[in-house]
Amino acid sequence: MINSGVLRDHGLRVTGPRIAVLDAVARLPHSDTLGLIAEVRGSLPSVSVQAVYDVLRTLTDVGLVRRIEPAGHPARYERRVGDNHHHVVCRACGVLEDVDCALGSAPCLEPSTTNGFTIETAEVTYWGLCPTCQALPARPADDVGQP
Amino acid sequence: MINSGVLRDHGLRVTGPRIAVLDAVARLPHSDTLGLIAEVRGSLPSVSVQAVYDVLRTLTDVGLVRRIEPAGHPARYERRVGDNHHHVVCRACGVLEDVDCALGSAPCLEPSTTNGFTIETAEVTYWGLCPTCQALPARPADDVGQP
DNA sequence: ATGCTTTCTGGAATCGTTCAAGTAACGCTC
DNA sequence: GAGCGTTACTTGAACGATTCCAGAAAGCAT
Repeated sequence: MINSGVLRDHGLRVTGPRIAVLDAVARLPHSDTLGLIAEVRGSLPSVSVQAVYDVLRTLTDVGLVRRIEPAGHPARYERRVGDNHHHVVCRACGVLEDVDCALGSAPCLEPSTTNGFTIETAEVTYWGLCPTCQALPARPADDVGQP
Repeated sequence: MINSGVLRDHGLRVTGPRIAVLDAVARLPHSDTLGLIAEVRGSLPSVSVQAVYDVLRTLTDVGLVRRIEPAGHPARYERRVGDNHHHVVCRACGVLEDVDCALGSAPCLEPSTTNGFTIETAEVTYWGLCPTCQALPARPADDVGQP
């Protein structure tokens, strides 16, 4: 398994669920926990829901995956970590895609006032309409997420 | 009531709960729904939880208040709308403050690739430590929100 | 192999929020 | 300024995503 070493390098025990989840996140970027559970069960049919939640938390904690939590949507995960990229979320259907940073390297933004805060990360989320939803007639009632 | 006109101007009926909630959001910026319920009940002891949720949704929909949903935290509200400002969130205690836009006016950021998306808003959230939590000894177990 | 520790399973519980049905009240018209 | 239709509120239950808990299973250092 190509991921065993990665897990060990981060001080984690190598277990079936961890390898499978890490693999699933790599294969299905930006999918939510339920989607990942389905994917993981393709190779490991007996994993419990809680195992996947737990593994995702652990992997996020050690920095092996990145958690994305767009307002009004369940958390999504991706393997692209360490670089400085952001996300676009479709206001209508919730689809999410990567957007490379508009301005140099991480952290790409310096706030004009920090109010005494120590800034560690700047998270940028763009909201708009994906190509598919632009083509669709407006259906206000079906809007989802951030207004 | 100073807010009656504002409500009517946005095509909303003027009701006690609406005036009280709008007032509470102005008085207590960045507080969550539960905090606002408590505040509203100061002047209107009998409002129901759901009334406040409903009013907040309505006010957000018409653009009278802005909803902020930092990852891992309940939604917060503020009356500052229309201008282009962002937020800093304390990773340790969850405190949230305004940050004026680092770069010009709204939308302050143009992503380098839009992947065919129509971008409507750019939302920037800074994560770090507030002055108080910087002074405190590190307590990893109590960390909250985005890692 | 042995044993200690971490992680998994299964089930229940939690939080913030929304839904549903009935009652109340806003505000337009007469 | 009373009546009426529509919209908002109340009460109570339900929901989805996630976490907590206790016990069983499995990793890995010895």
